[in-house]
Amino acid sequence: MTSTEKDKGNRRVTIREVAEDAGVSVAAVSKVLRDAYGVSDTLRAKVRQSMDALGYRPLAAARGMRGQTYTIGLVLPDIRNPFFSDIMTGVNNALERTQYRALIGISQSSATGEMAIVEAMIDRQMDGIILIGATEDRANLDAIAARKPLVAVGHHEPDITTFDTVNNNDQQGGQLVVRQMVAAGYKRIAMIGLKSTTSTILAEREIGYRRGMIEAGLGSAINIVQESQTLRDVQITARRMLQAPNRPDAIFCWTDFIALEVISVATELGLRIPEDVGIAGYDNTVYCDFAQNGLSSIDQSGELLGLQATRLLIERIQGRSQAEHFVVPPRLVIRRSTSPG
Amino acid sequence: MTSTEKDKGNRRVTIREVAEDAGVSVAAVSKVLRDAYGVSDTLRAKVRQSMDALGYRPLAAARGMRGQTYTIGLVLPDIRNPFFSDIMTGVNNALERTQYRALIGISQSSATGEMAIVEAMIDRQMDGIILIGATEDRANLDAIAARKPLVAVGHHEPDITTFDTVNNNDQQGGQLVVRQMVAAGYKRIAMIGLKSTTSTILAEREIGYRRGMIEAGLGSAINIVQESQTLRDVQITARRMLQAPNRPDAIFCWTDFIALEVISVATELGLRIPEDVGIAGYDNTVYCDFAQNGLSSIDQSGELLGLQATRLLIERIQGRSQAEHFVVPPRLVIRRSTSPG
DNA sequence: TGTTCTACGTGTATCGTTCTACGTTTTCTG
DNA sequence: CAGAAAACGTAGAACGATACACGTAGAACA
Repeated sequence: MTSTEKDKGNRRVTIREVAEDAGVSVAAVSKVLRDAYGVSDTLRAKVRQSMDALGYRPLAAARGMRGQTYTIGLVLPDIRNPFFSDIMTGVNNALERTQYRALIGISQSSATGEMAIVEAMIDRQMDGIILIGATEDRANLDAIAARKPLVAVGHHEPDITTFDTVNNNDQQGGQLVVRQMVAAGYKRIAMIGLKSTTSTILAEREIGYRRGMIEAGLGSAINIVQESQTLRDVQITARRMLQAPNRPDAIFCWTDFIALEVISVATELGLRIPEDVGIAGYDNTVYCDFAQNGLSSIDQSGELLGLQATRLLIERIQGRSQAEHFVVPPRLVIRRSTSPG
Repeated sequence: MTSTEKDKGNRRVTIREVAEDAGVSVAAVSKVLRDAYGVSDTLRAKVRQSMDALGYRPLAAARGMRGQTYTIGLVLPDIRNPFFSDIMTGVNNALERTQYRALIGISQSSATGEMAIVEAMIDRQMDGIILIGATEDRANLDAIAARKPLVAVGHHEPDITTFDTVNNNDQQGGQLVVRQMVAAGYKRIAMIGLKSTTSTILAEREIGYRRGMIEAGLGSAINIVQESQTLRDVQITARRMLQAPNRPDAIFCWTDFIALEVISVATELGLRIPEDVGIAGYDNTVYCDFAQNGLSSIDQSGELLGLQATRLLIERIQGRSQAEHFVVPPRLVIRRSTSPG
């Protein structure tokens, strides 16, 4: 019994043992593992059989020393938003029949946190990185892309050449919301954004909002309020907006989470939701159905975004170096919160 | 220019270069890295300085070959439940000033998915694993624990000796809910659980519910309905329950998510929420405040659970082999959904 | 003064893969 | 059927860190 504390039970089967069992060289086994060039069907079969028999699993740490780890890193700002869950589903679906695994890191919505988790992923030799809702600026993103294949989801930078992007058309999304609100009879339509951020998707949604307003001849009513994302601040802002003398009769919130909060405040102030004030969000998360009577929102097909991002990333890992930029059209889901009368 | 496609720019600084720069041996640098025994303060300072100057970062894959990777794996059933976000916050806080990083894998709420992600984490030489809401049975958990330090959050198995557990007292939680409902005047109190699951936390909550009912002399009204977790099924079940001739006047849902769904169905059926039917959930997620007038729920201090789980895991990684079982008391947060009159 | 410790460093084998270089065999081509 | 090219397989050197065994200097003790 030579096993120490750290040995924790039975040793791993190594590639060497597989090779021995199959009666071939170690390199041959490695080739089978990587579907590399230069293995006959019979050899492959022999090796596969030995691997199964011995219960062999390649050790990613060792693979990482020379080649790939077959691991991709997904960086999320936080985990609270169920929209990310949809993306994750898409990612996992795309990875289904491959050797790759996705592991998630949380950046806590801060640029330093984001950089820290990305560095950690690079230290761990991940093969590529999918960054969701990046708060980094262009220079940092370029620096990352110079070291690892990178795909950014929810970050508009259509002329970038060093990494891929996957987005819904946020501008169009913002516009769709305003159009529907206008059609429903709302006039003093405001928007709640995010304070001090470099988020390009928010910027796009704001442009969409402005366009929608101008197009409807409501240019003079444009009213964008920027607030931090903490519950408390949103509450205060919402209250101030809704108690103002000439309060908005509709509010477009840049994210469902904010919208739910605003609904909550409005109700508390005795305002009826579609009649006194219309509210719309973005992301069409599951909670839209749970808001009293339903929250109108923009669906950006998170699952598709995740799927596509993963495909692009794997292409990049396998050698593509030209940038691709994928955009899906947004879809407005109208519920009671913007349907008075 | 020898850099190939895969080289992706500048090469990494290695421990060898640091050693050279500091004028010490490679082994000495390694010791500094690991806070190992046998380095003087002066040597340590010299090495640290070189590391900073060169921007050295240890490569986890290489470390993993012989020692630790300083990575812990967090397995979540899904990402949709914001309760997990609280746990995550606790984990990250606990890791703040350490070399360790947490990476998350999603099991998609299935036992096979769970096993797959755990295996993947072991392949990647993670130092330990935190399993949240484990669906594995005891034998599988033991098998994992035999290979890696393991902490299970949300899994009751108080007499297990091979791994640690961290929980809130789910039994007490269930009981608290029933007591408050009884005090509020409800009598036909039902519970919605989960179909075909091995979840021990659900089992505990059910026991708590039963105890609460019996204690209030409502033993004959005990009514536990089990349903799968998909939106559709919950809707159907809720509708059937609420349209039954002798429908419950209160429903304890084993999770907030289900509760929100039930509220939605009840409202649709024209039932007023605290008056006609009282509803309570579990986890006290942020969305409790967003439900119309608020959803009563049990707070199990997710952040504390995450923090404690992480501490226990690191202790285990560093050598502890005796099991510890940590339990926090649950706290009932009463909102409108169970406060008629 | 010798012996035994302890603190501090060093050299180097080693972890499990991948990858390069190089033979050998088989298949293709005119 | 010769010669070239493709296919297959092998040996062995990396990859970057850790951990073990060991050497040395000085302190402590009798």
